[in-house]
Amino acid sequence: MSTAKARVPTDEEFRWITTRAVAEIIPHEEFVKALRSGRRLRLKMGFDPSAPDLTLGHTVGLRKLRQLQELGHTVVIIVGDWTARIGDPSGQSRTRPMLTPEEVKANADTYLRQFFTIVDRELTEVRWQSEWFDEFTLAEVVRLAAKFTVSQMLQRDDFADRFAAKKPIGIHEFLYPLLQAYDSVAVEADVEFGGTDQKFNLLVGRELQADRGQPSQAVFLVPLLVGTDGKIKMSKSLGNYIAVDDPPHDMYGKLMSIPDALISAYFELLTDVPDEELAVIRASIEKHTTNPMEHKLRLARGIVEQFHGEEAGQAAAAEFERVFRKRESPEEMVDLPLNQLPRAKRSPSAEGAGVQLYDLGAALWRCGFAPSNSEARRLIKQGAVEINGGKISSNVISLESGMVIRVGKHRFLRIVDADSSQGRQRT
RNA sequence: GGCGGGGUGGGUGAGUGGUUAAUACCACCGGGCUGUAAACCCGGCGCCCUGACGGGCUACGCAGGUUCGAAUCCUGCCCCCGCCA
Repeated sequence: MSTAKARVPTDEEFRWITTRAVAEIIPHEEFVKALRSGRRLRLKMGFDPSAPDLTLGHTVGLRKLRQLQELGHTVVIIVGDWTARIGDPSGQSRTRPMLTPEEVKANADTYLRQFFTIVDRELTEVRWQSEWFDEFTLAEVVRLAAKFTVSQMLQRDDFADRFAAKKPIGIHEFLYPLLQAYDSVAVEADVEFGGTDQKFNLLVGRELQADRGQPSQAVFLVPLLVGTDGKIKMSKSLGNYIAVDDPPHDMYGKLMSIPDALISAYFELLTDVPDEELAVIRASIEKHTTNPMEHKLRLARGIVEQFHGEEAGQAAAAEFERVFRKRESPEEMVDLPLNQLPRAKRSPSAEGAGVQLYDLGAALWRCGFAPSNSEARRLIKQGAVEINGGKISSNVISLESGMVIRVGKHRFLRIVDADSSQGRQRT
């Protein structure tokens, strides 16, 4: 790897790489020098296989990796199968259930599949922590732990906060940054990538490498993407995320629902819209010269195209227009075969003979539109359900093929004939 | 090892024998208004049965007990936090 060459970026590329969607590069000078040297760099990033799904938040860093790969640098992705057992001590994460090796493997596969939709597989090494940690002896763990002090660990915001708040901190949690740091030693990383919340962990890697006689990696921090709620970091567990795997219309819809304040950040972090244009967008939002929605339409379409192709982007845009701006029914919806619907227990005597009544609440529950029967009935009671455009108030109702049922603002079902459908279920 | 404090619904946190499926706030879900934005207004927010009225079941760390009745009292256990050693 010492002889392999990478292309030295042009000034324009250089500026793009080191300023666009970058929070901090430590130390900046060393990174610059390394890029200019033409040496092929080893770009490290780790992930935790307990949470396999990638969100758009993760792609900020991945896009950066991709840019560097285009110059010929190598990405080293670490499957954190050991750190996953500890659980990243960030946030309020509780002790996680230990995953079986099979689960870890499956999660890693899922993750990598999504990872390689952005990162070039040809220029990537996939490494597992177990390659080196399975061999670790207690002596080595002790030696590793002895390099750091409790007060060093308490510099980390999360630990400091919990300590101050008298919340428990497990001793093993201190091991998390240490193991992650050791990964850098094991793969001889030149640069490690992460969100700004990873700063502490990545810096520990520098120290440990130095201790082991290696050149310290540069630390490349990208900004955290704020989630669709407009408040905090996008994360799966907070439910404010857009997944890389979201189908086009979901992705589009979620992007349309972000608060205005996030628009320019999303353009910056998730698209290649040039900086000059970005400035124009930002200004027009601040000065209210354009309806921010116009920018969102472009953003949503652009991002959907990135992940699903131009055609899907166009289709999602058209679908959005149709369903939400014109309030029509979507092209595609979940089909519900009539003969599989739960029938109402008994027909109220008022209804004439021959009319079959169905239990709509139970139907919504069974096809996943509500987490429980009670919840489904609640939705109906609250007027969240309409059939062919008219609100309904009772969950005992007669249904026939062709009816379109809308639940809430954007979930649709269509009743179909018994034989004309396979009964597609919602996920 | 000693002393003290504490474990309540997704989160924070009230509640110290019945009026408590459990105050309040946040989060969340619907509705209204909109640009599927924000803000704001209204409603909801354990599960099951019921078209509805209503009914049933389960729940306040775990397990027992006292009582007509317990999140609230007693016993044992588990866990967390702090101070001292």
